Amino acid sequence: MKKFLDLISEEMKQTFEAAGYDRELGKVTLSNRPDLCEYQCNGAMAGAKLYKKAPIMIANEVAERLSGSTVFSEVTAVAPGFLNCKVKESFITEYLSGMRTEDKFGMEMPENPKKVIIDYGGPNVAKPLHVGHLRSAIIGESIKRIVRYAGHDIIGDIHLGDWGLQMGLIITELKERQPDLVYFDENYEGEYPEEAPFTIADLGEIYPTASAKSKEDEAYKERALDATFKLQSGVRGHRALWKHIMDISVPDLKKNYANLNVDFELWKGESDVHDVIPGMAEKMKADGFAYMSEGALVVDVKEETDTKELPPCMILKSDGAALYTTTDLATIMERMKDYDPDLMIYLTDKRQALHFEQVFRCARKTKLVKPETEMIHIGFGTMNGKDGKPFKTREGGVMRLEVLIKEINDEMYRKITDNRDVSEEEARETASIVALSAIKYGDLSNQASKDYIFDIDKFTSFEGDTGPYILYTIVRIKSILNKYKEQGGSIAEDATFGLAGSESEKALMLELTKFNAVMETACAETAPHKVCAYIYDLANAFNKFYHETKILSEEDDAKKKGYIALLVLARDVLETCIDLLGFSAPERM
RNA sequence: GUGUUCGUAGCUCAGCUGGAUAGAGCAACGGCCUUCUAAGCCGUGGGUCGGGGGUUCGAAUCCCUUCGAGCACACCA
Repeated sequence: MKKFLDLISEEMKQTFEAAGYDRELGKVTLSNRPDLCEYQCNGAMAGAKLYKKAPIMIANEVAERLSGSTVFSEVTAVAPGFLNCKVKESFITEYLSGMRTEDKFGMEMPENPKKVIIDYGGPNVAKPLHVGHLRSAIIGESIKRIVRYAGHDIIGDIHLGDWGLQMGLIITELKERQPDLVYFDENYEGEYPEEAPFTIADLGEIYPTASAKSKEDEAYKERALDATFKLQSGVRGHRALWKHIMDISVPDLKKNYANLNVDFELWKGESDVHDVIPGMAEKMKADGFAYMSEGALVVDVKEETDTKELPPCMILKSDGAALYTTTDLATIMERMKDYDPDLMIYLTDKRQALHFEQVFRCARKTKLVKPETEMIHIGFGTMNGKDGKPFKTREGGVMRLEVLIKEINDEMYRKITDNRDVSEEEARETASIVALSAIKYGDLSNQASKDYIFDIDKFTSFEGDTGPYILYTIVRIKSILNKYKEQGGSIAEDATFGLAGSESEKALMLELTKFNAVMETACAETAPHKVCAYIYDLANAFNKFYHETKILSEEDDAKKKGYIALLVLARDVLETCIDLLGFSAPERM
């Protein structure tokens, strides 16, 4: 199905053409004066100069020709040359009926679906997830779902940080604490124990300690760098410890991401490309791209047209160790080999923008990718506290994700048990569903690239433009539909769209017709916040309609069936959208 | 210093491929629950869209300039 706006634009364009004007002038947009009209066309003003004619004259001509239109019920020309339009009720009804019967509400699928890899999440193993990991997970998951819904073939890769200095730090700290462990005995040749000499809780504490020490103690940092190098160069004991860290961390990460309703098709990490790095570096050298500079192997990525200074892209450090850039490049190489994607999306903190620019340029220059392979970096903003500075707990530490989620869950639980009489079990379950919607919607409704104020009070208040408001709307609809069934109605058989009988009903219908256009834009611009804005408008339109309309007590049977059809479509659209945002609605709340 | 992102209501943000009177939410104030869930609905107040130029019939939106803020700039990730 074509987009609603395209259909009515087509009608307008044909009229412009028939009147002897350029058909492109007939582009119709949403009205920005809803008090005057539903849609508007500004083509007459744009065409005034071209045809040396007063815009109002052109507008009048077009309006007159549209008097018998099957699409518009009313088109009026208004000074200086606006064309104000209202759409025929029958045209809307027809469109909604199509949405209800067709797959994905009639959204058109791309002729050439793209193969896409999205790289998000990016947690470091052995470090507990904290609020900073939320954005990448939430935004990435949503983009993945939106792109997939729009008909592309997309897979998500968590891209674990499992190979860098943080591993060296952990190993070093372990050595400080337990120097006698067999892993540190260079002469040891036997099998290492199956059981790790630490727990997940130990790891959560070891890393911050080690990280702090390395910042103050140069010698300590040297040892950590050395440990990193030893790990990467394959020292047995170090590798064995690394495996323990992975075996303990990964299941814990899986559990945490599952709680967020986030899942990855691929659980690859930096370590997965370790073996291909030497070959890649050699090839870059052999092809004449990479050269030694100050002891390090680098590739120049500066271009003639650059106005800024762009440092060369470092492939290997002067001690021969790989770094972030190296593993990213090697990962690109492997992805090309394994998947040959049309597009690779990276989702990280926006402070890494320069890094990705270097990596992308280097990948192109060294022909790791095909000329037509697209690579984009989506940089999201920092989560700040109310004071506008990076978010910290009251005590000044980083807030662990689990703690945050628990706080919001508890507040939701309190609210639910205050409001209604429900079982403990149901209240807990509902609380976690609603809490997740609050967290995710709170994040996704902001533009990804902007810093955003992470305000716990705001998340737990959930009035107005929030996830719980959206869920509440869905629950209301479900509740009515359930009552309808209880009263003996059959939704599948009865739901039949009628003509809009009120302003608020028509407004709701028109809001529903926007669905495929919104999804298309959200996909093209990788912008989940547009989905949020849409469902907020849709929920508003529904709530207004709901308030003014008695649905179940409606006497006119045809009208009532029309309401049911509208409710079903509204519910389905809303639930589809929140699924694309990565959360779901309960049955009651 | 170079680059980059941004500056819209008291606060948090939409709107930015130019269109009519710049929109929401929160906070403040005032209405609406014997009737399908009040986590809701309706209303009031609140803005020279950082400042100044320019392009245009028309600018929050495009261009220039200026002020202010954040962030990044090869051996961390």
